[in-house]
Order: sequence, then structure tokens, then C-alpha cells
Amino acid sequence: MAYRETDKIKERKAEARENIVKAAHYLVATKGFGAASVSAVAKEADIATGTVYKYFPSKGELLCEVFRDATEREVEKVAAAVNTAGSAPARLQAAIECFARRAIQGRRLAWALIAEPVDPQVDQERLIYRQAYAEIFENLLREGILKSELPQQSPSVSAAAIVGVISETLVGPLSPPTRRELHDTVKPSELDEERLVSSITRFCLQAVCGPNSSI
Amino acid sequence: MAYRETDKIKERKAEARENIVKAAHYLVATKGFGAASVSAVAKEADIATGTVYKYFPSKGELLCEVFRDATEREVEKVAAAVNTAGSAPARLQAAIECFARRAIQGRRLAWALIAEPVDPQVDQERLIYRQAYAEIFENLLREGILKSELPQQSPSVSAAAIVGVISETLVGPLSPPTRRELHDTVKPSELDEERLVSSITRFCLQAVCGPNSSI
DNA sequence: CAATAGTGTGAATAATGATTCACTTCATAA
DNA sequence: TTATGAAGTGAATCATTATTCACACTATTG
Repeated sequence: MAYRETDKIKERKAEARENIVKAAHYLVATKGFGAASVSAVAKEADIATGTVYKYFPSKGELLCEVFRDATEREVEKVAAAVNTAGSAPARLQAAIECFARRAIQGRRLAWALIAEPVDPQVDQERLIYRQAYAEIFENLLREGILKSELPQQSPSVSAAAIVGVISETLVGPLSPPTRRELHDTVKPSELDEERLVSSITRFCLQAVCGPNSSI
Repeated sequence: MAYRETDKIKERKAEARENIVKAAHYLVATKGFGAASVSAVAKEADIATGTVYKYFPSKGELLCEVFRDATEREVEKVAAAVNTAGSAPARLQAAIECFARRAIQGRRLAWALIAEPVDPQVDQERLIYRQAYAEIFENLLREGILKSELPQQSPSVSAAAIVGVISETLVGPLSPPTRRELHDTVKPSELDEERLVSSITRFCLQAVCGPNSSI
């Protein structure tokens, strides 16, 4: 025995691995999963193609990890927004606004996570992601209904619907984030974005709160 | 000159072409675009791979045509539902129910049209498709607002939101229509489906009609 | 029938992109 | 030092599919 994995190496390996994930994340957040071929990732990370496979068994595994990481970050933010003090409608509003604003900010990433055509392995992951969002809303709704802060309704359907509203209004239309940018040289002003967010919020709150509600 | 395209031949060609489209449609409606490779389509149509190219310049063109056909049929139905007599909310309800019911019936087709990862050429077409749906709703909303049957709101955002609600609640969760079916041997009863449709309808109507509304 | 203009065929080709692998370089410890 | 085992390399290989093409077959007209 003349070789053993030392701590220094272990650390360096972790760093290298992390680097690959970062490179892949960058490509995804910047140009989508379509641009994240193994060789592109390798180039971005300044290593050889083969090296990627010393750290990940397959492209799918790598991209799943990237997806999971990005996703977790997003979901956490929304979950945090839910944990505001206040009535169920107020918390719901906070959550929806958080979700929507972040999607607008990181258009391309949002598109990649929500709408970009991806290979089945990642798509599977996406299901979990949407589920995670839906669950946040669902729990909140359930609680609100219990406390009679919200009218009777199917929490699971309403939750999925909210996710759908945001996906479609923000990400769907923007889906290929390039086309639009080619035409409108002017990017939509922050004012417009605010208007959009408030339209969406109004829609969802009214749907969920029904004939009472204070927006 | 010793040959000219006769009527009989013209007809036969049209038939052959139609057959290819039908075969492709069958595959798409049955197993999604992923299963509609050129050779699979050819086999389904009982012809040689190369023959497909005597009728279509590329796979993309063929699939676009399939997509467009299927799409038109769907959109027409919803458009018809809108043309009911009655108040804006009533017509909206009819349209949403029509959209939703059809999606539930033809799950796989709905999934292919709305959510399946597809190649960019078809994806482009999909954008138009969603737009078509959104426009139906948008016009209706605009009209309703004008007649004061609906409260002030952004018709374009609300319209997109409605499309999003239906996509997510019906197609998203069902997206890989197989997985679910592997577990639940029992398919969701018609009763459940009705409940689902009515939940969705309620959500959308309340969102759009606001603090008045009669569901 | 012969000449012409196709259509139908399916194996070969092309393009893309993931994965492998024989080899080189590096770190470790006897 | 030097033997050992792992990390890094990147060109070659594999797999998958769309697309082409040389050839066989069929219909049409003189």
C-alpha cells in the first residue's frame, strides 16, 4: 500500500466536483439545459470531457444535481415568504409575489426549470420540483381553510392552479427568452413588471379567497 | 411527353399523404411525439422510411402538420363552446369545462400538445397553439369587461392564467401518463373527474369574476 | 411494346452527442 | 527514489435518428 486518499486530495476532489456543478449551473442559468452538453460543461469548467465522468456517472445525474440545487434555492425562498406572520391571504400573497418576482429576475433559469424541453431524467426531477411548490401552497391553503380564513375548496387543485398561473403567465410567454429580446430592444420596464406581478397576484388571491378578500 | 399526373394518381397520392399524417397522429395521440420517429411512422403507415420523404420535406414539417391538425380541432371545440348564448361568466364556464373535459379524455394527446418535451420546430408551433387558446379567452374577457359583466382586469394576463391553470392541473400532474397508471390500477372515476373539472372551473371563475359571481 | 416520369424501397450515410479507454500525469508512502 | 493507485486527458467509439440515394417497380401515353 503506497497510496491513500489524503484529506488534501479529498478536498481538491470536492472542489473539482463543485466546479463542474457550477459550470453546468452557469450554462443552464444562462442558456438553458440545451446548452449544457457534456463537452460544453467540460469546456466551461476548463477540464477534459472525460473528467466529468470521473465525478458523475452520466450526464443525466449531473444535470439532475444541477436542477435539484437550483430548485432547492428557489423553493426555499418561497417557503420563507410563506412564513411571514399574518393571515393566510396575506401570506399567500407574499409567496406568490416572491415566486413571480424571482421568475422575472432569473428569466432564463426559470424557463429552464419550468418550461424548457429537457431529457426525461431531468423531467422526472421537474415533477418533484413543481410538486414542492404546490405543496407549499397546499399546506398554506389547508391551514387557511381550517382557520376559516379561506373558503372551502380543494387545496391540492388550487395549489396546482397557482403554480400553473405563474408558470404560464411568466415563463410560458417568455419561454424562448430570446425571440422577444430580438424585437423589443427595450426590456419591459420595472413598472410593467410590477403591474404584471400584481395582476397575477390579484388573479390568484381572488380565485382562492372568493367573494370576501382584501387585496 | 409520355406521362402526366392523372386524377386517379393525384387522388392516390393525397390518400397516401393522408395516411402518413394519420399514422403519425395515431402515434402522437397514443404515445407522444417521442414515439413518432420517421421510421416508426413509416412502419405504422406500412410504407418504407424513404417514402415519407416523398411527401414531406422533413420530419419537422410532418410533425408540425400533425400538431396543427390536432390543435385546430381542439381550439375549434373551445371556440364553439364560447359561442353559447349567455353572460360572459356563463360562456367562460362553458369554455373552461370544454377545454378541461377534452384534456381529461385525451390525456396523452393533451400532454403531447401542451407539455411533452418536443423538438424546437414543433415547440414553435406550440406557442401559437397556446396563443390561440389564450386569445379565445382574452376576447371573451375583453367583451365581458366592456359590458360590465366582469370587473376591470388585464384580459391578456387573465387569459394566460386560465390556460396555465388547466395545463397544470390537468396535464402537468398527468404528464407522464404512464407512471401513474402503473400504480393506481384503478383509473380515477368519472365522478372524480367531474369534481376536478368543477374545482378548476370554480377557481377560474372566481378569479375572473371577483366578489360577485354566481357559480 | 417502348419510352417516359414518376413512386416506393430500405440500406447506406451523416450528424450529433454521450460514453469509453488507453495513456499520461500527479500524489502518496514505503 | 520508486512503486502504486487515482485523477486527468481527449480522441475514438457507440448509439440514435434524420436524411439521402441508387435501384426496382408502376402508371401513362404514343
